[in-house]
Amino acid sequence: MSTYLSELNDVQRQAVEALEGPVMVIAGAGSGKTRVLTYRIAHLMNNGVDSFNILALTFTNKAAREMKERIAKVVGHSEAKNLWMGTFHSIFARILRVEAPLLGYPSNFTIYDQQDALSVMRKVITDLQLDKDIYKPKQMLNRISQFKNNLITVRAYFNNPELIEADEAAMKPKTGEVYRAYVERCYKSGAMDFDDLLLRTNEVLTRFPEVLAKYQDRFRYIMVDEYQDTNHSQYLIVKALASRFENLCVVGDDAQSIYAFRGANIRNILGFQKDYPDAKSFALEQNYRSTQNIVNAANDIIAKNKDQLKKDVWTSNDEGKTIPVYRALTDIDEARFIASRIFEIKMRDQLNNNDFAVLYRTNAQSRAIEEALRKKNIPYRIFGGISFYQRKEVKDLISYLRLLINTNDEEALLRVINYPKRGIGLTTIQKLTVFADEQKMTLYEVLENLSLYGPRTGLNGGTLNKLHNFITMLQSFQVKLKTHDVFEVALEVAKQTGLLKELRDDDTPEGISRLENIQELLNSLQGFVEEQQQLDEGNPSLANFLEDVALATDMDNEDEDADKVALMTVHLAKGLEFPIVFIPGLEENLFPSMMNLNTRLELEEERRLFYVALTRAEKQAILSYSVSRQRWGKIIDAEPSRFLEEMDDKYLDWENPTPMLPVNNSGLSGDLFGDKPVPRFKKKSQPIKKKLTNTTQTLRPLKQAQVNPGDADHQTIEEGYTVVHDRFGKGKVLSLEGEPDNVKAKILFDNSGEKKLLLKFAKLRVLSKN
DNA sequence: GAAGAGCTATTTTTT
DNA sequence: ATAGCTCTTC
Repeated sequence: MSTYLSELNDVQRQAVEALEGPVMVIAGAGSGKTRVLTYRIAHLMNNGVDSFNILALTFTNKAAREMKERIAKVVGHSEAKNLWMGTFHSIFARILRVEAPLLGYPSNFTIYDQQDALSVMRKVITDLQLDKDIYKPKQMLNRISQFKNNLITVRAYFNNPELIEADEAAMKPKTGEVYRAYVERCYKSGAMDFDDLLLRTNEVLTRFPEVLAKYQDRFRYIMVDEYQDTNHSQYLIVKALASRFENLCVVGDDAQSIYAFRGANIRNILGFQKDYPDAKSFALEQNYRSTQNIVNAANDIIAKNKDQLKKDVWTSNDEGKTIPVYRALTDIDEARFIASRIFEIKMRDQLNNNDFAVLYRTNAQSRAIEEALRKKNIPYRIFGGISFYQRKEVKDLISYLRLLINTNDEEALLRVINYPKRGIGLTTIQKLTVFADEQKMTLYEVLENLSLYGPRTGLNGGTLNKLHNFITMLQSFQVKLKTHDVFEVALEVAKQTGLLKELRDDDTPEGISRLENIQELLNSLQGFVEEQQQLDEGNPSLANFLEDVALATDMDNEDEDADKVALMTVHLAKGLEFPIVFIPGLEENLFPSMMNLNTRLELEEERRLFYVALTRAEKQAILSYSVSRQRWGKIIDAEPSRFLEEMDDKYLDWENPTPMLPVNNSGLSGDLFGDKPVPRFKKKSQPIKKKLTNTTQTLRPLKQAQVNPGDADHQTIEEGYTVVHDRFGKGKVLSLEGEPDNVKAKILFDNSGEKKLLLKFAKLRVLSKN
């Protein structure tokens, strides 16, 4: 019957067809895991299961989006529309919008990202008059994250002598107070951090059986991707929701568990059979992605780990090339090697830039590589690092918007109350805060009733006036929000607050880029409004947009088809694949990381991380290490990574260092693991260094060029063109209509059906003209 | 209250 | 090395 089943191998098909009861799919790297998941969901629907009753939890938004698209291809997009598919965080944020009031949160609660959380924590520690060198905000945040992920509430903490003792032993006896103050502060602001989204979901489900019953009844079929990277909190949610029908299918690979540092518990997957004794279990072991050399080398690596499920990954693909291992003399040399090699392979094999990825252990490694790529004019795209929505200027504007939705959002308020500068300084804020605390009110409540409370705050008339102006302005935005769409309001905010002017006045390259980012944000708001209107998903609400923003990662803003070399950390590369993958920095203390050498468990996670990196490669993996590297502003010596020695030499091709000099191409011999300096190279390398520093550019190209409303190249779209839209994908232009300045295009998208889009805002790319 | 100078932590990974 | 933070000065 269904053609998709014929696209599966035996085990895959069995896993797809096991629709009822608990199922575990252990999916080796490149074994078609996503295919199984998508077809399984499609199969459910083809067997009469209402998409309304299916919940699919993924690790990233991107994975959810891609999977949804693929499912739509099988069952049609109108069918796929009702599927609940997304990350734990986004799905349960949506549920909490409805249920959080049961816990005393407003339904328009703000989601605090890492930055917000850190800022709250800093304030907490200052408030409690603790030494921030002992109570390091980041560390405290991590500790609290651990508590939350293990469902240890503040009260539970104080009832747990073991935890208290542990914190006392760590010389942080006030940890409980910090925890309490942090939670209270968030609560008062009507805000949840990432961990809260899971913790509060658990709380609602436990405390309100009728709510649990509602969602149990709704989500009759539950699927969890990347199960090896779920934490305890997520585990409990899944368990609770699935306990009625037990139609739970988890998919994952214990060998690719790489998020222990943020609470992922590999025992969730290792113990699935214990939780569900009659679970069916399938192991996908055939790798369709990589060459034999890569698969075998990766198997060598992972075999060194003790904690794992038995699995025998194999491939019938070509043997492939051996894996080059390049020994660089410096990190700059390594970067230059990567750039040159990309250039060579690209020419030789006629590949595109986006066939290449460079996967590194730490973000800091990207710098040298970027520089080398720029020098060779190879376009690249950096993933991760600071995401678009975390940039200062973007976050400033967003904070204004957040404040309109949730006036108690203190982080947002404090961020914008004096930005752009309007003469409301620290002293003023302190006086206000003190008064608000005394009155058990939020800052905003005091500001709202300034004429009443003003005289009692001890602030002078001039300052009160400034505050009054500020609050009046905010209120005018709120009024406007009732009658205008969020794009118009945001534009008004940007103008009225002086934020736009502030950025316009700054004509440094950084300032220009900031202005561009604001424009980009406004564009995406406009796009959001358009899209929501077209999708008929009720009134486009600012709250929805802000939620997307809070949970968005850098991966989500990707222009998929851009022909650029991908640069990212290994963590971010999970689930992706590339024909050619570079893994630089294979040195002790870097990969494996210095921080993870203490226990076997930590080292095993590093090893899995390397396993993940290696198995991203389809045709070729290219490894490198350097004998010296700039770190902490100093040059330090480095030893090759132990992981290099864990692979059988027969899979590897140790390359001697060849200086990438334009003139001198003489190969230099050096011991593979020796670290003798090569004097000849050092001399020659001098002029290069000079050149490199001269070409240093501070600006990294940010996303696509921003789209200005009214941009000329939008006019070039005509009837019959095949175009690509950021979200809707590929489609054909059926007709054009409207004023020259407001042309709307009727487009039939392959996966999303027919849409009418305003050309000036829909970022369309012409794919072909017929 | 704002601007500039100096200091210091940061480099492990992130929904 | 660098950005962000804190302190000092006007």
